[in-house]
Amino acid sequence: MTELIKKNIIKHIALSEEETEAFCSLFQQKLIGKKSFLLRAGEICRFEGFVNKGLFRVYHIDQNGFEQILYFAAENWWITDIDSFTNGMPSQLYIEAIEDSEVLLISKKDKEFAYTNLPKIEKLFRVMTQKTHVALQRRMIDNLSKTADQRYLDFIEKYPELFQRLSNLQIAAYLGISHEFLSKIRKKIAGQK
Amino acid sequence: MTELIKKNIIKHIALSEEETEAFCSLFQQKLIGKKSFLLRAGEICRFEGFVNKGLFRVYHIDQNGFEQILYFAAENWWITDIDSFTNGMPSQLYIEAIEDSEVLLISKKDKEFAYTNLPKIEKLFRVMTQKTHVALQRRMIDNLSKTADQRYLDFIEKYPELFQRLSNLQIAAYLGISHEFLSKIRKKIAGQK
DNA sequence: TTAATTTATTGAACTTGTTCAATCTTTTTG
DNA sequence: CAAAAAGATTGAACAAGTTCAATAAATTAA
Repeated sequence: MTELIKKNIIKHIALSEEETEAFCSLFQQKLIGKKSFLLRAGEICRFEGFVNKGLFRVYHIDQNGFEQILYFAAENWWITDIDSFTNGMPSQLYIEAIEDSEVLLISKKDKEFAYTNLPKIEKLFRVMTQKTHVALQRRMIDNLSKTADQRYLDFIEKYPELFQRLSNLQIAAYLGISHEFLSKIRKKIAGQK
Repeated sequence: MTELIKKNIIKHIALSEEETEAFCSLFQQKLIGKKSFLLRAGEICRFEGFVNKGLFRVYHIDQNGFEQILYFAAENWWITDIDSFTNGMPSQLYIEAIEDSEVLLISKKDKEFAYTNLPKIEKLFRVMTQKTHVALQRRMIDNLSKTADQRYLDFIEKYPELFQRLSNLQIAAYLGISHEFLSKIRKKIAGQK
């Protein structure tokens, strides 16, 4: 059950077998069906999660009822609303399973416990937060500088396996365009080949 | 010289006077004139910096020669290219002083030293990275969901003091629009009052 | 204090992306 | 399997934002 998360951790930092085991024992498994929610806007996010199986989307719904997808999380990715989780504020985000999924969850209390008793865990989350920050920074630059066509092509190239598992509605919400326009982009690209 | 950074640190984590002093002694002051660069694309970012005085812009130049401003950093803000700094890769970013400025710089080696010898510093940077990540996540959502008019108004409301110190060229590059279009937005807004 | 440079404004033509409504295809569910 | 629901495509009219070129205003430098 915890092989994947163990591999994920030791990819980031050096940790002994005992430390890894101690940390992983703090997680609880949760099964979550397609279209079910791990978190809804308005709730306080009380967990940090690791996706063992399945696929999630993390999104926001704006005043006009439009979805913006912040990111997708498939196997081997972490999910949380870091804002709500760390500040104890109501979340602005929805975390929804796109496929039948399995996550490992750690509570805030147990995470604090880990920070105190397994000091290297502090480094683990610093390093992971840095990495996700770098990724978001790159996406921000791309969104500011690239056209929707290019962002779509980049997406396919960067996440080919994700691309297979997602509807165009979801990809459009991630790219920040209407699904009708995505449809037109797809047609244009198909014609070019 | 280090009053501001000390205040900044203790705002994030609890640290004794000695620890604070020990950490701050690792920084070196650097004066940097308006229009000078702290970092250029292609260089490896070997520092993390704290702005004591002045104002910087951190930006990327895309294939078409357009600037995208990732963020501004005035007094009390931290600056680095976290991607280049942590991974030792050539930077894609420019960090340029918009005003005559003063920064406190710490080298990678000294930061590693701090992580090892002052364990709480690990927490400091985890917490700070989390905060900047949350801010970027909010900006990402805003960029995906809001119109340029609204983003401009939000910017003025959120950073009124920064707004005073920046040219419209720079604000446009931050908002991700042409400065001509910003000019038209400004006209429209002025007419509404 | 000019001259030079940078910044800001404006208009016209254009491109990118949206909206809405209709139709078709695919997937899900009873 | 049939019916319903969700997803995908298309076209036409529209809105948002860009580009280019010209001009004006403000800063900077000699």
